[in-house]
Amino acid sequence: MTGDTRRGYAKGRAKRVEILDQAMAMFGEVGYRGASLRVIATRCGISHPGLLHHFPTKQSLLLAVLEHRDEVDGEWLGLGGPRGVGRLRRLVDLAALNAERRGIVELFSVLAAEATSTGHPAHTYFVERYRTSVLTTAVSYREARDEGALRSGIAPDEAAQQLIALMDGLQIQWLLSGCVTDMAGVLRAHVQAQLTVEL
Amino acid sequence: MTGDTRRGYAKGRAKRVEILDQAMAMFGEVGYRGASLRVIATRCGISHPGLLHHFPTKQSLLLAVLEHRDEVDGEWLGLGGPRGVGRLRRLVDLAALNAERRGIVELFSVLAAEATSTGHPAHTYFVERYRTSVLTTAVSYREARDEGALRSGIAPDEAAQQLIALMDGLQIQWLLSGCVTDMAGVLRAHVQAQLTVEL
DNA sequence: CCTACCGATCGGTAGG
DNA sequence: CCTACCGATCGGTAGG
Repeated sequence: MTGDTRRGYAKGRAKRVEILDQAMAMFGEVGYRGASLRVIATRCGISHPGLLHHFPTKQSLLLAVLEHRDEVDGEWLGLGGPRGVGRLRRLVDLAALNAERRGIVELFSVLAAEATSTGHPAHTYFVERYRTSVLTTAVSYREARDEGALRSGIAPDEAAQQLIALMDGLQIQWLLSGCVTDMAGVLRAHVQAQLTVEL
Repeated sequence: MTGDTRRGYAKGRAKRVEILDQAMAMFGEVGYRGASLRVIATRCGISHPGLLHHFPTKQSLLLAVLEHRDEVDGEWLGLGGPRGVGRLRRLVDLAALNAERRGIVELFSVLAAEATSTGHPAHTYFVERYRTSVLTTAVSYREARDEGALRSGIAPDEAAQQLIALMDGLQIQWLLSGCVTDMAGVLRAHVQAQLTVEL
């Protein structure tokens, strides 16, 4: 069997990813505080000290989950490096994509609220995340204005803050509605009303 | 001492309110799951079985806190029974008022996210809360349209959903920003842009 | 309202 | 990766 030589490492990497997936689901379902290492481990078919072999503390597991999501989604969001109106469209597309991924929406909605508490292990992460989200979105609005695509009277900084807030609020409503709300539709209508061109 | 005859009952009622206040603060800081009856009780100067004398289960305490908030704020929101544009203005005023009450903002932001989980004791409460919030706000937008105060092209139902989502999203950003974000200002600008009259 | 206790569960460690 | 264990803490109850 040729696979045997690298089997140990491959298995370890695969188990690591499996843990990250199950941890993401649990953190999304019951938050960081509500999640149990034993339950996550059982879902991966190992004991909880087995899990702690891959991630030495619960906090390190949480941060690894968030990093893992940023790698995957950050790459998708920046693909092709769209700017201005193109990037605003990409944000709407992300909302449409997320409507197929309840677990990810849960993860960020629940953890963002939980992490407003100063002592929360992901507090700094979310403070920084929102700061950069609003800032880069403001840049996109300014680029849209320079393209002549932004309706007059729309302030880029305020519009950026509104758009990010709208995305978050819609996710809560979407989760509470049993995934019925049309997140991307409402978002697209909002952005479209700010533009002079077709989104 | 004339007060002595009703002292026992008055003391009981006062302690009940004290528990509700401390519980609200704790649920807001660390969520329902993260809150501990022992800590809440200690902050009220009693033991945790003493707390359970007033509220027989943790769940009943949570629901009592939410009911207590609805009584107070629902009364304020409906004061004078404003309709149409007047009620939209009242919603903006509520956001301005909440900017002085971090505990209340925390409570609803954290619990709404936590309660997206189906099994959460406040799940039904929040599902219903959002449904009625969006519906009554849609009524206000329709009334504004009938007053001739709504800009053409604004759909009442969609606008209602957007406004509620915006309020929630702004609260998260406000909490994460250390209460620096101008919630009411952004909200007022959003609504103003939808109207043909001064808000 | 109290003390004292119940069984369950938590994150993490020891030792292999 | 495992079993076995640590001290701490949980919601709730017994009995007064």
